[in-house]
Amino acid sequence: MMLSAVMEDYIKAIYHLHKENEERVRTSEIADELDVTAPTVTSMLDKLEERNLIERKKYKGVSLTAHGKRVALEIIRHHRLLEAYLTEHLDYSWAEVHEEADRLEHHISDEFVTSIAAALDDPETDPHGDPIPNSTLELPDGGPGIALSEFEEDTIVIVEQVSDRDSEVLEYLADHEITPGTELTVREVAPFGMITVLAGDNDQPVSLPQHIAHHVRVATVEPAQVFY
Amino acid sequence: MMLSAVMEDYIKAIYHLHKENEERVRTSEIADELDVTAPTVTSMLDKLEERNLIERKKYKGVSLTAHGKRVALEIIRHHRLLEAYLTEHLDYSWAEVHEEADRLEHHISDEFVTSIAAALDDPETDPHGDPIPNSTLELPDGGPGIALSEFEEDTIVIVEQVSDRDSEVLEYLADHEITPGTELTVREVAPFGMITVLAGDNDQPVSLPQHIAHHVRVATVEPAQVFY
DNA sequence: TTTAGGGATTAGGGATGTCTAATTTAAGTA
DNA sequence: TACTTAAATTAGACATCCCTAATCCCTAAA
Repeated sequence: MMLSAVMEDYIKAIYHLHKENEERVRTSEIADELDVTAPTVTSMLDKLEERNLIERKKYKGVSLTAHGKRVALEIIRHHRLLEAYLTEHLDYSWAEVHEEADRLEHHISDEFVTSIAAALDDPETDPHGDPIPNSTLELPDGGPGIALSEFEEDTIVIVEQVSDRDSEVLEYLADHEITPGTELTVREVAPFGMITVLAGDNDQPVSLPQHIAHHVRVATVEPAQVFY
Repeated sequence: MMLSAVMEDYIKAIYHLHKENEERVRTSEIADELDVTAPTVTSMLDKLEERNLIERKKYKGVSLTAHGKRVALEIIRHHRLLEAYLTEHLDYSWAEVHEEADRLEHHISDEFVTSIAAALDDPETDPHGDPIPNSTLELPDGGPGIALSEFEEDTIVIVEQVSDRDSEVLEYLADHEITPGTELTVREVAPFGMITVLAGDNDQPVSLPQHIAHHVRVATVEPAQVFY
């Protein structure tokens, strides 16, 4: 049963929103995510339900079925392998792979996926630090890291992962050398959630609006944080 | 002005048919090529004409405008670079690249094209021996080679190019080691155009139906052919 | 318990790309 | 010249995916 590229985008969006929410995903969230109107989403949900990709409670939102999850993970696997491949073999920068992967993920064959996975030596994460679901499509373990926006001043953390959902976020972070593996010191938490961190080789201060800090997933540096 | 993948397929089909025909390309030829019905083609031709991609004489067929040719060559460049890249860097066999390239050619960015061209060292031909239109999009010189189906018995020729329009042809030739650069001896020209050639390391006889031999473009081996 | 507000759905329509059936045109034949 | 026929076009319809406007449903507040 072939899915259209558009349907795949809906499945992927529902999967990502599901992980942020835990609960059922609402029509309006999907509409925002995909930049379409609510009635458009409703009619697509009808089709996804017919195909057993989602379960629905009228007026209450949707969740993916086991089948829907399998499809979502396959798409995400495509996306992240493409990002890794473009970065490592075709000189793409960390920030610009997303858009290309977003288009190509719907059009590559299983053979293509297998080939680039082999060329990459079957990697477990993509260049953003996101786990790549493996070919047997196990469910990945619960989202790694904690949002940077949740930390107090003077905490030292290491970036584990950056959400690639928004190219504005990627551009901004790449420009300031905030990538997976980078060590950050939280310098200041200002009103409205603006966070200033020290990053990069020169410990340059970088200010992150809350909506960006929310997408930087980090791990604490265990003992160190106690002493600063 | 973005073109849909479907429009691009029409432009590509018209370009290829144009080269076979010299004259105007007829509706029914396009319909056969793309496996759609004639009315479907007619209505698409209306749209291509609106966009200045083709010129039309009602009931008499179409030809590409300069703009249409530019678009066609861009698509063909994508296609052939993809074939070359998949073959050289992702272990695709010579025969199986076509289908993948046919899908991806519509979805890759200029940056992707530039990257794979660089990775290939700006090649001039693809793995089938077809010229790759360069980035400045000059018109390629008139089709190279002569169809194998036009040769007499006991001629020695070298394969220059194989049409990649039909995967049956590709499979058949790949299986018998007939690829660009292969030297062939025409052994027998039988009734109904069936041609037997000697090919490969062991000079194994291979029989080619006329519709396949038609797609093998060859050059003569100048002096040698006189003496056999 | 009733009601106001907001999110979800239904109703109806547009663009794209496809189809079958009917009609028109070009061009060769008698 | 008139006729026949094959190819091309027009007519009308369907599926997909999108929209705006109108209506419906849930829930929280009075």
